[in-house]
Amino acid sequence: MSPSAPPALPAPSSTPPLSRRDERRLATTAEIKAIARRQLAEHGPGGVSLREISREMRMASSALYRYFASYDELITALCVDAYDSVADALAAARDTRPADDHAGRWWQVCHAYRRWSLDNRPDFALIFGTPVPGHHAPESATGPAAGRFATVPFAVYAAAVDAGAADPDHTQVPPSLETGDLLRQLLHTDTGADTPHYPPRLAGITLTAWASILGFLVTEIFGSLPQLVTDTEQLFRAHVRTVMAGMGFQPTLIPADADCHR
Amino acid sequence: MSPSAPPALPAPSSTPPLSRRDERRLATTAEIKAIARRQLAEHGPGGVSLREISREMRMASSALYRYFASYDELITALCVDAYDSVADALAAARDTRPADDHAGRWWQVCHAYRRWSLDNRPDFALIFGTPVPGHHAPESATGPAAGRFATVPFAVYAAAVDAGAADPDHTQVPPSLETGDLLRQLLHTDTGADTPHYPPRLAGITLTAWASILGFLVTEIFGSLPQLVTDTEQLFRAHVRTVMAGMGFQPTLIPADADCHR
DNA sequence: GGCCTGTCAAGAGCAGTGCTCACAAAGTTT
DNA sequence: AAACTTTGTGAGCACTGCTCTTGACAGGCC
Repeated sequence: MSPSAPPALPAPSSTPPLSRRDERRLATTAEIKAIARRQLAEHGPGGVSLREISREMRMASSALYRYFASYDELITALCVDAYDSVADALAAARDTRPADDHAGRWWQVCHAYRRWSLDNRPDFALIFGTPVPGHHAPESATGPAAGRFATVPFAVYAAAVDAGAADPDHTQVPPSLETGDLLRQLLHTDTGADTPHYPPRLAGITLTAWASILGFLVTEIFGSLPQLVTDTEQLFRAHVRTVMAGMGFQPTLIPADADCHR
Repeated sequence: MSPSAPPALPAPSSTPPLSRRDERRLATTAEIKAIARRQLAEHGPGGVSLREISREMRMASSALYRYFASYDELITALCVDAYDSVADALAAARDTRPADDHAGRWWQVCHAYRRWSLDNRPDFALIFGTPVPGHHAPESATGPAAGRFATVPFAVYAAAVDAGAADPDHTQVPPSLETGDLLRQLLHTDTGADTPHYPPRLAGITLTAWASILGFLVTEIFGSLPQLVTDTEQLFRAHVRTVMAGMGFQPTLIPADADCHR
């Protein structure tokens, strides 16, 4: 009942010698997050209650503060997990296709994005809706995970352009674009050789394309798209094709609606 | 300080004879909403407090329940106002261009959409983010206003297709599409002669296009677009052009980036 | 062994919330 | 002027996140 399992932990890195106490601590921390996630799914955003969690775990409410300094910190942790989870899903989908099938990779990433969003609605709402009482998670914590998430589509498109599968000149985005601080930082502290040469123009193209995809998901999940068009799956495929055309992908590489049995 | 003024009231319709009491009632109702809107802007979604409102108005908190049966009902009222407000903005922008300048009308509507969203961030968050503690406003109340909002882009595109300014065949959306209940209902109880013949395919095209625009706004307002690209205005123009191309607008009608001094 | 230190948990309590109810003070209608 | 309807009051309930003090237990030191 909790499809958004806590994603691959940052890996035990170096020292496995976990003392018995540290182990229990990790366990209860995970349990708290699991219950919180369930509450999120059942009662919607804002429906997470520390006291209710403590009641469910038969603990004093004050004990929770040994694990999370505040309500916001709990929510932030959930956000980070959600970003990690979606980033994993996107990366996995990307690797479904060989490295030289750029259009296929983009296609898969987009569909994985949608699948994850539909399967993990609470997490989707957490990240892309206004999260909870107002406070958005601080970028300091959520930044790295979000970066990992954003990097995937960027890298895929950059590789496609590099290989000639997509042409930025067949695009409405002008060649020169002023880039912000975050982008520069994101491209420098990147996953090394993943992103080759990356002019701002590509960032603009990817950004608008990615925004279009997100818009569809928001409309489908928060909005009333399902009540307007029943076969949202088909419409999404059309949407992705439109977006790919707008990104300058070669028309022959864009999959027709026929061969979409995966 | 309250840019999202309560939009044009439904008009006094017939009987102006408002008793002194009814007048005061309307006034206080409006005052409550105004303060709530301000709290929304200052403390974010979820930052609206009935008790704080009552304190500010020097009333007992229980008195507010004479005007709004619950917290949710207040929020719902704010949602409806927001929908009305954005619908007005879109309609006004549409009428900026003559009825036969279909591309110009779409262009204007998109930019008015963005302007309104940037100028009324709290309202934007209310409608398109997960609103507050979880409860989305009931469609029964928000439906008509939302319909008025959605109708504008639909009608503009339908007229464009009718006049040959846009061709659905130059589109990735398949000719046949299963439509849902809401769409049928929306097209029947429409603004009369505004929407001519309206096959589901056009709905699909408009829907995906509109979703793309929304996605950009979400990324700009909730996301970190401004930190990635500084000249978001220029990028938005490119985005709208991409979307218009994807809708099958004739390339010659899509404005170049040069003549975008309005 | 004994001891000290850091961790975990409990319970009372504070300030705040939305909401309900019985009751009093206005305003409107008959 | 009486009868009625609408507003406003204040106390109170159940709930929230959060803080503080207090007591128990486990780990590593001499």
